[in-house]
Amino acid sequence: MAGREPSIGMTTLGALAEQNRMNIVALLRDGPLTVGEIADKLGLRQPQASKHLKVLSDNGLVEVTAEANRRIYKLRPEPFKALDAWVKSFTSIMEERFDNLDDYLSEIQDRKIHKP
Amino acid sequence: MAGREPSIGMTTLGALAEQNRMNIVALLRDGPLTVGEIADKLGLRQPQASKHLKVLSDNGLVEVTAEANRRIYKLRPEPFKALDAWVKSFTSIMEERFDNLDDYLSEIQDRKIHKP
DNA sequence: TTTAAATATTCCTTGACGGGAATATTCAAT
DNA sequence: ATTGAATATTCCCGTCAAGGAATATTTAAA
Repeated sequence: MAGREPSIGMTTLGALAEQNRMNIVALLRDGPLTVGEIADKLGLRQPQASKHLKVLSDNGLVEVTAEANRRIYKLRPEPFKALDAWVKSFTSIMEERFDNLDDYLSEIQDRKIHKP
Repeated sequence: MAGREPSIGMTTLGALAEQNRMNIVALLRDGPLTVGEIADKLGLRQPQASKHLKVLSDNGLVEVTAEANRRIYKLRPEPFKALDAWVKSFTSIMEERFDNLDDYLSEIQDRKIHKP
């Protein structure tokens, strides 16, 4: 009866586990931006911005559209949806556990029994 | 009216951005476990298991209770709740954006205008 | 009190990653 | 055709994190 456990590609979390990239996606929440705009608003040098954007892009977190000279980056919903589902598989279970505290406590106590 | 944007400590994502630690928390979804049990089920050597658990513990993702010889690790709800809130600050906005597609498209088009 | 189990810690080595600087590439403007 | 803006890419370097092996520590068992 246990539903399938959502497995999240580690790439998503790995890409987000860096301050600058975290800031970038936070920025992009408010809408698409060019590389220059991102670098500006975050005080990054252009090459670093491009590099981080490449990581985000390689991991499917953002998407590019070429507009002449500029490259416009925007967020892709999918990874965040997946991440949302993954996290829920934790929060939901943990709430459930708090509900019937008895089972939880007895489970802890079981550990005290000497093994056969 | 815009709610405060949830900021997720990078420590949480950083701790989860590793396959073994990801596996550990996935295991702990089903209930508390000892170090040995975790190492067993994941095919890890005990020292590595302890190390990863230390990282998870330092970042507040798990919690220990000493039981004689054994150390029983279990998940802490808070970081996951926070992560959930953070992710929602993305998914919600992105859905909203899909709703009024017009604003979104014009926003893209604005980029074509030469700068003053 | 000696022995063994469970866990944590230390030391070492190696590979990955991020920043800096320089350079390549593409396109617009003149 | 030349110049300049916007972006990507490369190379080098320092740091940091993860794995392996060995060892220390605590506690139960004999």
